[in-house]
Amino acid sequence: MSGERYNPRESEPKWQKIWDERQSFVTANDDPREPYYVLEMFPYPSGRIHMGHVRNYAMGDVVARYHRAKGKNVLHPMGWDAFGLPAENAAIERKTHPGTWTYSNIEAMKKQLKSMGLSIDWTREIATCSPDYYRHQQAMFIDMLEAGLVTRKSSKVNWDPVDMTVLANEQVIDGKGWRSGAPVEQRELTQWFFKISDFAEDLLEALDGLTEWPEKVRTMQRNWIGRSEGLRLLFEMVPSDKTDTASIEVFTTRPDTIFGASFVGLSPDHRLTTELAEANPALAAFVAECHSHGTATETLEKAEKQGFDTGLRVKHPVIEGETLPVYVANFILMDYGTGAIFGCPAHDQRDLDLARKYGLLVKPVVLPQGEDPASFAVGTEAYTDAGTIFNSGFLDGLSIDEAKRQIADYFAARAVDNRPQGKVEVNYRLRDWGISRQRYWGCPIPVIHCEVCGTIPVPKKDLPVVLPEDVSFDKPGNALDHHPTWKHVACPQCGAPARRETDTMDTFVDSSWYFARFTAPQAETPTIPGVANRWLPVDQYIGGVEHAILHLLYSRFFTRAMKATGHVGMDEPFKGLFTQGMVTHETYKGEDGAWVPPTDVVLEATGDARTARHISTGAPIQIGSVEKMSKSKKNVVDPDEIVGSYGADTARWFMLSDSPPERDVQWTEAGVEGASRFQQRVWRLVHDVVAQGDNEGVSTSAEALAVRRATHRAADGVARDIEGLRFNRAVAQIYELTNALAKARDAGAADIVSAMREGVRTLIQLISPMMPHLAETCWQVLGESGLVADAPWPEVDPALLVDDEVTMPIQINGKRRAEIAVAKGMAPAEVEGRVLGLEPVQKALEGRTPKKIVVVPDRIVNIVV
RNA sequence: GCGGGCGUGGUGAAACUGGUAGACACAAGGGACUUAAAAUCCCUCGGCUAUGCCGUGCGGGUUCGAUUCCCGCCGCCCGCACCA
Repeated sequence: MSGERYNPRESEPKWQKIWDERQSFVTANDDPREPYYVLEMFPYPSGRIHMGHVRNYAMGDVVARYHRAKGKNVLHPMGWDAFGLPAENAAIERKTHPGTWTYSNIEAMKKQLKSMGLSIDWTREIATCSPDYYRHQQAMFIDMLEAGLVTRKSSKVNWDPVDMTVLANEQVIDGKGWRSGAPVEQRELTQWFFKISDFAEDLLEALDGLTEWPEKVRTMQRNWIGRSEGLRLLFEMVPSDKTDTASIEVFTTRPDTIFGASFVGLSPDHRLTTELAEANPALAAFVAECHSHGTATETLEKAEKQGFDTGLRVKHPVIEGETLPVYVANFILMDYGTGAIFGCPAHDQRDLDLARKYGLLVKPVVLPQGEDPASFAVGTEAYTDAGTIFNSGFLDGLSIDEAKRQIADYFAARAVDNRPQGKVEVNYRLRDWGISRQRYWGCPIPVIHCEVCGTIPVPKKDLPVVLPEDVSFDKPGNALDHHPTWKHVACPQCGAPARRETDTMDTFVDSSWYFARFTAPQAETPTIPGVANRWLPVDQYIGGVEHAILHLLYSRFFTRAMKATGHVGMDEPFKGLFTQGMVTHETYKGEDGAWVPPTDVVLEATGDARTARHISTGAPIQIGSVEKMSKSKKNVVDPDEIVGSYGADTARWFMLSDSPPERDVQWTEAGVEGASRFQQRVWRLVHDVVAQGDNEGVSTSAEALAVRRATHRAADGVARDIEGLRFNRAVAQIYELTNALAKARDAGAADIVSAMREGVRTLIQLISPMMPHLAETCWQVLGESGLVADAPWPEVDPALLVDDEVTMPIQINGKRRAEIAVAKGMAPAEVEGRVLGLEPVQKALEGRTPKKIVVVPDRIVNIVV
């Protein structure tokens, strides 16, 4: 028997079938055990899984299987993020319906995922493109609309000219569409928005409570929300025949520098700018110039500060009799603050650049410590650090913070335009989430536009608003809008002919609540609040860091919106978040400079030198850098091929070994071979131990005790490491136990049989979350009843975790010179006495008298001479 | 520019609250078994001018003791980037 080899190709489908038949991983909502919800980010059904999926789902499965073994009622579902543009592109290319393409991809990927042996409750599977799913999304949209969480407004939007759709700010990266990579244009469109900015403060503050999230993600969200505290301040206009505008409102975070103000700046998109430009062709040309640069170029940073003097002047708010020029400047954003600023060149680099260019006043009002107020001057670099206010009348001598407080009070008490001149205000960078997309393959926005009644929600009894099946993608743009009849509908209020909204929702809406739908995937309502509240928040969510802002911030908002509309009872969707690293691979290039896939490369190593040549031509191949697996660099490894040749367990094991899960892992052929070898070692070890028979008696020999200690230490350590998601260390501990057991087996002491039995049984249990198929097979070989998937996690005997003797290193002046074995917990004085008598210590001391002896019980002795 | 993270053998990495640096694995080298190979097993594996000395990016500091804490550099990665 042990001469044979373990055959995963035969074993793995067998166990998958058995788990299926026994419904081993189907979760009941009314199970009384403690609930535990583990979720990996659901995939887009592109058609094939990749190694990143294998790593992600292997990690989640370890967590799920471990908590099952710990007696929890584990929810571990899977679904499909199934709406989105690729399906429409495929429809155009293949002349198929997006749904046909999507569902066949789902079938293919589901088969692949099943071949991984994941402990998923497939009865809860959902696809966001199914009317069974999106009807509830439409119902919630209406609830949120009625609760005032949704708004429709006209605004400048990011328009992707390739995808012919609108993008949210979060989806524009370096001025380009996140999917198409095309330079984004600005267009004015009427859009539906979720009012995420209403939650800005809460979303920001609640980040502090997400202690099981990576600090990095929390920081990114903090920056994205971008809170800044400042003052809204009115500048009174010096009357002019150019405009009737009586004042300009600016936003500033540095009101303490008001005495250093030398101009007021307007955004090219400011209402006053637009008004003035109508009568001023030169200004209109300047604005047009700003726009031409504004969006297309990524070199905004380098763009020179440019201004246009409007000729208008405003009164200096604190210096009697002085006035300031009003400039339009290219660097002032319309959609932050009020679209207008006051410039204090001495203490703001952008203002300084403008001031130097147009010869405006540069007056320092913050004095750095140690500088002389008479001689301190600002050259080409603005001073933005701490200091004492000077040159500032009644603010002189104050700190920046104190000056901010006093000037805010000062302006609050004065009036301009019958309003307080100044008002403390908090601003956020976060803007409302525009969700309208001019696409067919998305969730229809359930509203009807009636010329009489206006824009009204579709009555809930008429939901879902289903996408029409008979669509054509012959024309670019929105196929839903092009459909001959779909949008024509009677107004549900007055019955007059009306028009359906033809925009669909951003697919990030779909993924903002799927985790809640999993808790009751067949419910007639979006959620069953009692059930959802029992499962949520997700205990452990695992996915890629690329979703740190978009998906995770939207989901946090949506959960709050669902709470406000009574669908769930909590604010936060994900209690624990883990972001795993990417899967990388070496790259290879042929002599012609073309990328060569790893399957065509033969690697050779002699000593430190590694060379490569082509598998069929034998031509030399250049070994390139290690990169994220990508089709363009041809350095992808197909999970199907790995599972087909080595088995799922090997792939899973390798994905979990070696590299810490949050870091990138490099896929190597050698690493896979190693994982596969280990699989065979375990299989042999189990058979060998079984061949030794079993005796019930517990031996107290030192050898048996050593085996039992190794076993219990591993069981304890692996549990801790899995709980801390340190899979690479859990793997190392399993190796250690395996080595210890193999050694004991080879030593062949007769009275350790039962200890060995316990050892391998425990080993199999420790392995089972990572290599579940091998574990089931070995479990059977061991003659255990039932499935290891149903077996409880091994009990750890705390008495076996502690040694009664410890080896303490002895240092002399911090350098290790000797060691001593003493009883655990020995008093420092006694240790000291023993140590000084040791021969190597005496020798190292060379007759010197110790100045001081530090004894840290059970750890170390340090003798200072 | 701002924010965050990371620098440890040939490689991926361990090292708990400051306490024996390199666990575990990969690669490499040597050996056993074999007609031979594969598989398997055993040994070596940070460096050096080796009874000892040096060594966790570099330079300082705190400490009996620093990969770990503090200060200053250097390098790499990620995120944000005219946000007033």
